[in-house]
Amino acid sequence: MRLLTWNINSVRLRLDLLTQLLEAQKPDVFCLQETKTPDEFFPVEALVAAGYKHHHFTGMKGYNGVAVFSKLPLSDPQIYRRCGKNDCRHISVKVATKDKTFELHNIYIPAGGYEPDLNSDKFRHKLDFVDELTRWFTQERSAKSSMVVVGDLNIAPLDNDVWDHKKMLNVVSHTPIEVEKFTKFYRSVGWVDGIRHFVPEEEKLYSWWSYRAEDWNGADKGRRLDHIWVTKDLKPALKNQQILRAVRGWQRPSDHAPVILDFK
DNA sequence: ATGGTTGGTAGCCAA
Repeated sequence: MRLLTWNINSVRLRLDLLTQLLEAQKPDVFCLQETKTPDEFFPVEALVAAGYKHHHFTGMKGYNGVAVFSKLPLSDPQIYRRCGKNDCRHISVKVATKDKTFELHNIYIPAGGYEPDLNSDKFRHKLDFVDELTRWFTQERSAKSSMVVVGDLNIAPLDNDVWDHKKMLNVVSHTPIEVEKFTKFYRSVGWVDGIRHFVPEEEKLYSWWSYRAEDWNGADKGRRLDHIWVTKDLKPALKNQQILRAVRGWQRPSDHAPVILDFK
């Protein structure tokens, strides 16, 4: 089974890139973040025509929005409103594979603004969002098995998840307090990092490159903001990972690369 | 220390 996640940064603007990506990679299930559209304008038909007849999504005007599309049957969709807001940032479904069913969580953690300051509303929202996820998974999901978390978690936790650890210590996405809270979330139900499972921590690994770089590929000042985690029972099923860096170089790209995890 | 880009929307916000 192939699972793909991508912060698409507007599903309507990049529908053609998405269908090309699906054609090339043929995931069984894919998750999108930052769809940036109310549900009534979501381009469902093109994706159903591409073979993904099972789908659930929640969006809003202008920003946020998460979606799950699948060739495999989906059930029990849940939409979570977090931190007392109406943001569309967390959706879950159950995915039925031939052998077993697993619970898939598609999450878009707030970016957190520019100032890594606890008095900043945006930074506070980001930290509170991670705390709420930690609390929720600990209290509501600690006894569950066979779960997968995917999404734009907007935090690069390891030194080699950013281009320069020291220079990034005061940059939102890699500050010690974010990494601390991220790590608590990671430990909440004993997740396994499905990407780092295949790539040693000593190796640089990124999934996002800023639009502002003059030469994103040459400068390569990336961050690993997009993640796929699995519960321990699924660890033996992990087969292969890919971060599709080339997609970042397509015409009118998202600033995030798609991330793939293959399961046996 | 600063500004650099993009998308959605509407005269700027979020990333």
